[in-house]
Amino acid sequence: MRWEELDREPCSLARTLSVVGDRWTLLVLRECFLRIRRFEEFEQRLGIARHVLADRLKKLTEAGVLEKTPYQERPRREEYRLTEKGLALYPALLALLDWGDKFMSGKEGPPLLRRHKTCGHVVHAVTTCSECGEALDARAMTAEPGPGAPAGFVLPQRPSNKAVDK
Amino acid sequence: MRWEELDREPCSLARTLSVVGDRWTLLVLRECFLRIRRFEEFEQRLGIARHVLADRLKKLTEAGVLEKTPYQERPRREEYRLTEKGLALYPALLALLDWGDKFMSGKEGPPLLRRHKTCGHVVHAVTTCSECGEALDARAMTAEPGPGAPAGFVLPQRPSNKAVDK
DNA sequence: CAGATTGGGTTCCAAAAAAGAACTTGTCAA
DNA sequence: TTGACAAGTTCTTTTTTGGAACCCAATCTG
Repeated sequence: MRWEELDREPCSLARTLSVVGDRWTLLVLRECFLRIRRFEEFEQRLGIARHVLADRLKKLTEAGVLEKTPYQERPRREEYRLTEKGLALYPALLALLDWGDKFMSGKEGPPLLRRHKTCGHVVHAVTTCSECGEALDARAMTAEPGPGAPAGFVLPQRPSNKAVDK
Repeated sequence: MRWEELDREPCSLARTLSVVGDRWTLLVLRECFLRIRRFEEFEQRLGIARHVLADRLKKLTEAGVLEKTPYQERPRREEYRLTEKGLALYPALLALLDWGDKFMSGKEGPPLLRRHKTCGHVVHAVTTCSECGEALDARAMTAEPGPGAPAGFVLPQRPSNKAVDK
């Protein structure tokens, strides 16, 4: 499978990755959530090659995740801001961040903490069920074809092997 | 910045991406959550080049996200299974998936639905605050240096520009 | 018992993407 | 008239992928 075909896959993860799934895009978005908005700032903070940055900003803008708005005319200068669609990526970034805090921080602990303005506490994310409100975990979930599934779509069956299934 | 330096960045997102942030790894993990466990199955379902797959499985195993266990001797055959550390990535995958369901599904709707065994409903994830339980959104959060922050670490200040801030 | 098959890889070459540095463009200020 | 600034673009070199072929040990198959 080639990268440009990813957005046509019948899978919402693949489609999301067709927008944010390359080496740099999520780091660019991290900067956006820290309110970085200008080309030079992204470049300096990330140490990304300028043409790669230009390409990513263009693709994110075309995807409707960022929007380019002028902050001055003469000479015209533009900045990149998150749209609602971009802001909606926050839970995904937060989930990746929390995993890093938990599994990739050394004994020093996480480099950054996040405070919830609403309640005033330092917090992390808890992924809960939209229907019953309980915390979700992988073992309590099953997948099934949805309305957008292609005809004849079959989910893999749980393998009937005799593996060491302690 | 080169890719191998990513795991030393003082940022949990960068560190997480040093494990799952390349073109293929999250798709491999999607298969793992669908209980795909064998080399040939990954290859056939993903259409990934074999040596890239071998490399990704090795790296995920070294990172402690997957573990390689024999499912038969003579001839010895092994399969890859998610560890607890790997299962802990579920909220992140789910958040990316939900974003795709919401923004990347056409009018047909999402290709896959997820059912919560505990409550029996088709559900999506709601990211909530670990302290107050309210749903989290980007605008209600602020970042601050944590215990693992490098000395002299400064967060970017909100830019004091005169941008069109409707 | 020779030959094909299966699972899980490795090797090789060509194509695509990223790194790094230099060059461009429009505008203003000294 | 020269320099600086912001935001790119162009060029060359290195890394990563994609695609196909090959390897190998241990069964099946005839």
